[in-house]
This record gives sequence, C-alpha cells and structure tokens, in this order.
Amino acid sequence: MLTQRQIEVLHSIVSEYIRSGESVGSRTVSKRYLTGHSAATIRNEMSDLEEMGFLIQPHTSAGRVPTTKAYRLYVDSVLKQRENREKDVQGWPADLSDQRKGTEGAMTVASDLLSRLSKYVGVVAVEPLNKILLHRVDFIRVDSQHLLLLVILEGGLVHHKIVPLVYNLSQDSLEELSRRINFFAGRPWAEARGAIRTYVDQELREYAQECRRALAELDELISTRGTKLYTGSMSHLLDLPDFQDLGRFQALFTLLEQEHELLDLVNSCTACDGVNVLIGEEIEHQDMKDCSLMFSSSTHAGQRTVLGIIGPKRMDYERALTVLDQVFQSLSESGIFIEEER
Amino acid sequence: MLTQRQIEVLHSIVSEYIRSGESVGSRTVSKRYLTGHSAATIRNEMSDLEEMGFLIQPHTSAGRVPTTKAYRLYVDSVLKQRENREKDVQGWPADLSDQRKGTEGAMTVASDLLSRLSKYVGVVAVEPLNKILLHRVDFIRVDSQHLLLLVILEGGLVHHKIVPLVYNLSQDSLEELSRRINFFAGRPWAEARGAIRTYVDQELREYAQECRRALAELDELISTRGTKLYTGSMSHLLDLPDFQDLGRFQALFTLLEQEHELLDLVNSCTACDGVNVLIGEEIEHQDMKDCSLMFSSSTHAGQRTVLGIIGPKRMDYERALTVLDQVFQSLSESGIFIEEER
DNA sequence: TTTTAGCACTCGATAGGCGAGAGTGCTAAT
DNA sequence: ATTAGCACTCTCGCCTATCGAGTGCTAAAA
Repeated sequence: MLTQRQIEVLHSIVSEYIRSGESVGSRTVSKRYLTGHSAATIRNEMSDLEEMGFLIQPHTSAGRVPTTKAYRLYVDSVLKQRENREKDVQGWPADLSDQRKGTEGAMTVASDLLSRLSKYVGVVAVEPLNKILLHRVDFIRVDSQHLLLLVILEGGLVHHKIVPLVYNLSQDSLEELSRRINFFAGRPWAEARGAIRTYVDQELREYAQECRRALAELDELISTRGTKLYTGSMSHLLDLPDFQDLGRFQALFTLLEQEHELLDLVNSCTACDGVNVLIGEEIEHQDMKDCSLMFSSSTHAGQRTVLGIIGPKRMDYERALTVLDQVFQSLSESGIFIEEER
Repeated sequence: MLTQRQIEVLHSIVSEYIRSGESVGSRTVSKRYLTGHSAATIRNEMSDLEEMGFLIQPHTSAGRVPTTKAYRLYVDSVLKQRENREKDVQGWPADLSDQRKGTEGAMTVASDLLSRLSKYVGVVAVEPLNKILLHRVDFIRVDSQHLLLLVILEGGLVHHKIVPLVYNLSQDSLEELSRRINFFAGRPWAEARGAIRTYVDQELREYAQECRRALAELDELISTRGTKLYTGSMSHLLDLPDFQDLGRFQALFTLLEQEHELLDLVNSCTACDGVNVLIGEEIEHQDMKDCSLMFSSSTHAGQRTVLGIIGPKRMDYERALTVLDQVFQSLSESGIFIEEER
C-alpha cells in the first residue's frame, strides 16, 4: 500500500513529466511540488516507488520516468476528480449544429475538433448500421436499367446505392416490397431482414430472384458497411517532443492510416458507456505501447458512438478529458447523433 | 542552346540523383552513364551546366544536384517518350469495378491506389456537381417534420440531405415541384436552377416560401459542395530519404491535411486535359518548393476529374507516370466516373 | 526513527579535434 | 578538345574531454 506522501510524490512526478517530457529528478519535485521535504527525502521515496514498479530510470543517472502503473493511478485520480465537478465544463460552443453535410459531415467535424482542441488525434467511430432502427426504405426506379436503394434510419442517417436491374420488376412489386419492409419501421434491420426474405420467397415468387437480389444489395448496404471511422488531423503530433523520433511517429501514423487496424482497436474499446482510458501496454497493440487512448462511448437510439483521443502516453489527460466532454456535449446538443423525439 | 552531350550529362545526373538521392559527382557519371568520356570532361560540362543554371552544388566539394530547370528538361523528355509508347501500359488490373460503395468509394480506392503504387501521395479531385448533368430529383417526405432531398446525377452520383419542414407542403406540390425540376434532366443544374426559381415564385405562390427554402437547400447541396477531394495514404513518404527531416515532412503533411489549401493547389492544375507536371517552385506554394505534382485531368460528361501524385521533386517520374496512367485506365474501364451510355 | 546535508560516483549530452573520403578546379600533357 | 594528375576544400564519422544533472550512500541532525 502506498502512503499519502508516496502518492503525492508520484502525482508530482507524473504531472511534471507530462508537462516537460523530460525525466524528473528529486530536486525538481522537492523545489516545485513538495516544498516541505528535501530532495533527499524525495529521493528515498522515489527509490521505493521504483522498487514497487511505479517508476523507472532511463539510465543510471537520469531522473525517473513514470511507468504505465503510475499513469494508471494518475489517470484514475483525474477521472475521479472529474466526476465531482462533472458538469462544470462548458467552454467554446462548437457549432456542429451547422450541419450542412448531415451526419457524415458532423462526424468529420467532430473528429477534427477533437484533434485540433486536444492537439492529439481525434477519432470518431459509428457502429454498424444494422443495429440502428429502420425508419424507411424506398426503391426508386432511376431508369430502365437502374434501381436506387434508399435507406433512411432513425436519426436521419441516409444511405443509398444504385444497382443494376436485370429483370423487369414492376413498379407495383417494388412498392409492395418497400411497403412490406417499411412495416418494420422503428425496429432494427437485423429483425426485419429474416421476415422480409421469407415474404419474398413465398409470395413474390414471380420476381423472387430479382427481389432477392435487390434485398441482398440492401442487406449489404446496411450490414457490411461496418463501423464507420472518422480520423481527425494528425499533424499536431509532430509538434510533440515524443514524436520527434521518426520511427515512433511512423509506427503510429501508419497504424492510423490503416482503417481496419484502427477499427479493431476502437472495437475493443466499446466495453461500457462513459469515459475510459487505455495506457500504453494496456492497448493490445505493439505500435501503441507508447501511446494512450482516451475514449468516451455512448449509446443512443440503439447506435453506439465512440469518441476517442489518441496521444502519447504522456498526454495531458486533463485537457484531453475536457475536450472529450466538450465535443461530446456539442454533438449531443447539435442533435445530430441523437434524435430522441421523432 | 545545349549540346547533345550536355543533354546526356544532365539526363544522367537527374536519373542518378532520382535513384540515389545523393549529390552526383563527375566520376559517377563517367563510370556509370557516359563511359566514353572521362570524369574530367564531364566535370567541365558540369561546370558549364552549373553556370547555365541547371545544376547547383550544395557545398564546394560535394557533387551536383539538379535544379528545377534541369528537372523540367528531364520531365519533358519523359513525357515526350510516353507519347510514343503511349498505350503500351497495361499492368495490374486494379479492380475498381468492385464498386461496393459507388463513386465515393471508387475515388477513395483510386486515391489510395495512387499512393500505394507510386509510394508517394495520391489525390483525386472531383469537380463541383453543378456542372454535372442532372438526372433526376426527388423530394421524399420522411415524416411530418422532415423532407429528404434526393439528387441523382448523370453517372449515378447520388446526393441527399434531410431538411426540416416548417410549413406544410402538400405531397402534391412537392411532386409538382420535382416534376418541374426533372423536366431539366440531362442538362446542368446551373441551367435548371434559374428557370425553376422563376416557376416557384410565379406559380407556387401559396407555398413559395417553403418551396424556395427547399430549393435553396437543394441548391446548396449541389453547388457549394465544391470540389470533392480524396487523399490517399501518406505514410510512404516517411520511407523516403527526402522526408527524413521532420520539418520538411511536417510542412507537406500539414498542407495535405488542410483541404482548402490543397484544393487551391489542385484547382490551379485544371489547365488542360492530359498529364502535366509542376516541379518545385513552379507550384505556387512555399511549402511545396521541394515537391513535385504530377496530375492528369480529364473531362467526361461535363465533369472534370483530376488524378494527382504528390511526391518529392526527386520523384521517380517514370514510375509515377505509369501509375497515373494505370489508375486512370482502371477508373475509366470500371465505368465509374464515366458512364457514357445511359 | 525519520529527515536532511554532504559527497563521491555514474552516465548521457555536448563540443572540439582529427583523419578519411569524395569531389572539385586548375594545369599541363596528350 | 580531351584527359591525367594534383592540390585544395568541405563534410562526415569517430574519438576524447568536459560538463552537469542526478543518484546512492553515509553520517549528522531532529
């Protein structure tokens, strides 16, 4: 168990390290943080803390650097403090409501906002559509050869796709088909799918093949689209001392450019609602061992949305937290990703 | 005027510099390229070429490095050679036709393909929609409060937007409105706009305000969307010796992340159809003075599309050219951005 | 017993010095 | 006109000395 003073020392070291990025010596702590104690005292505590695995020395005569274990303690205390002030946060009114481009645009703006405000990298992930509630489906005849599938989901998400028509489906059968599908409005697509397929097979025998094709396309449009990912700007990272080393930067950069890798990462984050932080090795990815991932996931109208900030392990967790709360709030208030009444 | 031998020397130096990335000495040229002449001869030629502004020495006793002027000459000759073999190119069959995600997806894939194959950065720019031909417009009542605007353009591009409805437009007036608009199918939106606005003002007086609003939304949807830009992956750049220096990389990186900056750049490229190359200072942008921009712009069905590759001045122009041709061809063959018959 | 002052020691970072190597320009010979 | 030879220049890598921050330990003070 840690004594009160040990906790204070640890907290000082983490703070100072986050601030400066350089290993922290006993003198610094004694002078700037715990002025009541001499450097020697701090030194002894630091030695103990190192033995307990909270600190390491990069080399014999440098200061100490916090380990993941230390960050963990620090972050937990930051998160705890947040719960107390909680709703104090309300700074800049990010105008996401200026939704010229709908959901897609808002998410792009949000991820970029996360990046710009935090100075790290913002990501926004929106879950697969198949869990979202269906609002309405339309089949629109574009011309004799093409059909436009139009899917409107709860919350105003719209998706579409043009598909070729091989057989000639009558406008009537199309309307009948969409009427059937729309019967499932307000329920998740996953539910509607089975029922509709049965209907097509049994009653629309005549055009069954073509209908089934249209349905398959629709299914693919909704289901396989997978989690949609938005990544904010990354150039701020280059200003950080942590990424002056090209190799380290490249590792993260390459990772962030490969959507599917990043997706796996984000998917592993959807543990529970609220704000969570993964630090260094806690993230199951080699190239992220020097990074931290703070994310806030929330579920509304059956759709899970994850806002995240990726930065160095040495990130300013307090600021990141504020930014995350802020953007989350903006997003909620703008009524874009949550449309309760409808 | 340059003698034949001077041209050969210059060509050798540029080739070698592109290959190695290090300043080229007279010995190297003499040994590996113009074996018929001694280093001293080359040296004299190089001295002359430097006086003429084709070469510079980084410092007194290093080899020489080509200037923009030299690259210009080199690139022009590469482009000239291409015209001769022209249609020889046909390598990997990039399967863009697997267009699960429509135009948008294809462009994303194309830009990424450009990046991956060239090892530089690929960009694809698609012109504003307002010049594209209108195929059909629909207004769809989503619920009592929302209207879905649906615009289908020639070539299968679909755009949509949900807008709130303040007044109550009858289904009839909406249908009438869309019928009127669809009268302009096959002509550019810019043309249709004026006529329709007149119609609304004069004949739909009753709901004029609401209609005008819907129209304005539609107008915005089509017109102000501006050039749509797709940027491929950039991580390859970090493998190049040219970008080992963080500062240089950051400059380019930041630029590429700022869409509007990049847009200005690309817009200045739409000079004429075909392949063009801008080298270093030829690009009107401070941060691009060490980069080159190769782009191929083409117009089909009234819409201009620009494929571009951004790399170091020292880029492998021949490979870049091949890649560009290749992707361009794939895009054409996949019938995505060109749909002639319809 | 805990804290503190003092001191010797360690080790990385920085700066200066040195030699090697690559490339040039010039001159003289071919 | 071309080429061989040579002195000169400049960068780069390597080595060494020095500096300074920080530690661990010991002994004295609280």
